[in-house]
Amino acid sequence: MLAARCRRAYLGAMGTHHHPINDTAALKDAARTQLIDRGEQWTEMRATVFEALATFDSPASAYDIAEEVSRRRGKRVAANSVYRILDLFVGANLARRVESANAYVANEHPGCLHDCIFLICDQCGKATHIDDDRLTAEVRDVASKAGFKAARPVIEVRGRCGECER
Amino acid sequence: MLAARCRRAYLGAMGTHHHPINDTAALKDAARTQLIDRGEQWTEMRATVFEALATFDSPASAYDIAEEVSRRRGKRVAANSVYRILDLFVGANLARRVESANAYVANEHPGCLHDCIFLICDQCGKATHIDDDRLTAEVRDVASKAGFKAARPVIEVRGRCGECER
DNA sequence: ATCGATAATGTAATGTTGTAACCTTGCACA
DNA sequence: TGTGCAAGGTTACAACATTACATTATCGAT
Ligand SMILES: [Zn+2]
Ligand SMILES: [Zn+2]
Ligand SMILES: [Zn+2]
Ligand SMILES: [Zn+2]
Repeated sequence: MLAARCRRAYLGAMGTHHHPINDTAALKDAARTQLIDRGEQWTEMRATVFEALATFDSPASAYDIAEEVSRRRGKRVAANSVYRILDLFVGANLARRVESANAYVANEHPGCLHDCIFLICDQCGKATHIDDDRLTAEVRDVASKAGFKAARPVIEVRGRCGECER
Repeated sequence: MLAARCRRAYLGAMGTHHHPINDTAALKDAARTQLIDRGEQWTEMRATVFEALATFDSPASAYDIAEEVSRRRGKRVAANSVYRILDLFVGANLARRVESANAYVANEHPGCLHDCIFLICDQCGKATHIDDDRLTAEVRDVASKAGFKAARPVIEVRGRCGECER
């Protein structure tokens, strides 16, 4: 069920796989298509929020994004408008929320659905996005065995990235 | 290294195990001992915060706890004082922070150290605490293979508990 | 093209969560 | 008795998030 829409081959026995990193323009276009396919509008505002989100190289807070969107539009955009759009994006799988950072990242491969694993560096703030369907399935399985109907696994690892560890 | 202080037998092949639920008094006593062993003081204030925390049946926010502590002490206790003590408790493994809920739970078995898995019900708010050392080790392993120095895995599953699912 | 319905965004206020700076108290120990 | 330190109090503020309601944009039907 999970990752049903992802047609790329798995690498190795672990269910781990990797996606090419689209440039921002291509990513934005994919996001636009994805949203329109869901019957939602792709407005200037939404495009700007997506661009702003995609240009951050670390998870960005709604307020960070509001500030960047304000800059790009040349007028004040309130946080609550950004929250609305981020909620929409998360629902449409265009963005992910990083719970342990109260922040958001653009989904690099909006067309496919995963339970994500984020590695967040406490030093530089950057988040590495990992997909490991076998592992996340096991997390769901553990929950299920406890009589729990898993809806959304939150798997994040706080620590130090390779760059900062050197 | 992990769970080195836990001497209870594992159940099954998965590394999953379970701990008896201490009553509040016994739990509080264990917490007191644990803190004192670390060279920290067990003050009235800390005892009250711990009791308050332990009596909530769902993860409680620092403000919830501050309110309860205020009630118990008959005078206003500021959230900020509660945060200090919660930080101390988390550091000493007497309490855990539930990241996806911005809330805290008492650690039911303060004497042993785990990466915890929480199942949090979106309906009733209750959190079930699971230990599965094999699974959490795999999460650490995935992080490590990505060149990441894992410090603190956050593994939480949002969904519906058995009670609410019926 | 115009209209009316609905979706999207703006505006303002407020609620919730978390931190910082500085002060007071009480105790240990010289 | 002084002096140092840890705990907690007080105040202020920063950061994150939601609510209610007003206004504007979009789109299909006429
Ligand atoms: Zn994929
Ligand atoms: Zn780093
Ligand atoms: Zn244990
Ligand atoms: Zn429930």
